[in-house]
Amino acid sequence: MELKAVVNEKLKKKGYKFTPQRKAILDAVADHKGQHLSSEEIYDIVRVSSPDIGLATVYRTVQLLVDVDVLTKLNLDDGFVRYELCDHSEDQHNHHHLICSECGKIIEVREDLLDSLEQEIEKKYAFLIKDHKLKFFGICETCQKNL
Amino acid sequence: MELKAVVNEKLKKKGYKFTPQRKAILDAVADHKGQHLSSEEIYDIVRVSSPDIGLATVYRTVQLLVDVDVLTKLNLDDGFVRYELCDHSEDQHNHHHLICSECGKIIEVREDLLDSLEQEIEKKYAFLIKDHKLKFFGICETCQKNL
DNA sequence: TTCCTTGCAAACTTTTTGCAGCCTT
DNA sequence: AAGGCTGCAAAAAGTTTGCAAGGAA
Repeated sequence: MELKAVVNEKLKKKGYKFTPQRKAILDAVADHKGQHLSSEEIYDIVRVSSPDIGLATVYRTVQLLVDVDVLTKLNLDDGFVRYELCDHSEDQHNHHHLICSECGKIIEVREDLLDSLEQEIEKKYAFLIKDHKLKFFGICETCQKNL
Repeated sequence: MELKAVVNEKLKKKGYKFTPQRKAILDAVADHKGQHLSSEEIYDIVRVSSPDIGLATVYRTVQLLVDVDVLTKLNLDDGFVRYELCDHSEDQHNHHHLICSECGKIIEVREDLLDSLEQEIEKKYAFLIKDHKLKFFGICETCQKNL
């Protein structure tokens, strides 16, 4: 499996171990792509196959996986910090989210499309951009029809 | 004062009162533009002139002011929800933030510059965009020089 | 052995809620 | 009088931490 090898290497490089608990947590996130899980939700998923895991371990592990650049945080203002796999495709930046204010659905936008804007900002503000987070709020196709 | 009149009207329209506490909280935010205050910070500011105010009132009021579209939330992943005045200029959308990962400084970007991207997304995803939040992470001018 | 890791429980922090009293209309 | 609003205290909710035991190198 590609992902596990990559994560293992990233952990090893910083002196961390790829323990069964950490594997299980990574699996939970990878198996639910596009679902933006909270720590509690990850906990519930992982507990099915690893009943002895502790909630604190989940909290510690997601933080660790953010530190080694495997997960990113996503804040939907619902009281939980949520996590998803980082994009590690050709373009280094993460994707965007469309958030429907009617039904709460979240749509992933894979395109980046911010390059020209970033260049403009880098020039004007002399700010070296490393990453960005972009959320759009609005109404999804389904909800538009039902209004 | 322009701002207070606008807020008063927005509150009245929804049946809320513009009480002295709410005025004081609005003042605190308006007097610290560009500072992205947390509820605790607003509380500390307001307490100077209104020592009897309660922290719960601050929490309730900022939420109320978000509801009537006077404040917006800003999440910097530092454990607090922060607030700032909404933009109510000609373009309806809020500004962007540049966040320096070295010194933590936050720079406001007043330009929107997302129109063409929004149009592209609206067409491609049939998603009706109402607002957005965009944060850039990177290194500010000063910190670039000191590296 | 060494030191990272874990589960548990307790602690912590931010935010919310219940309630009695107050204020404004 | 009616109903929103407030301060206080307690509670809630998410997250972090201390610690002793466990486990891989």
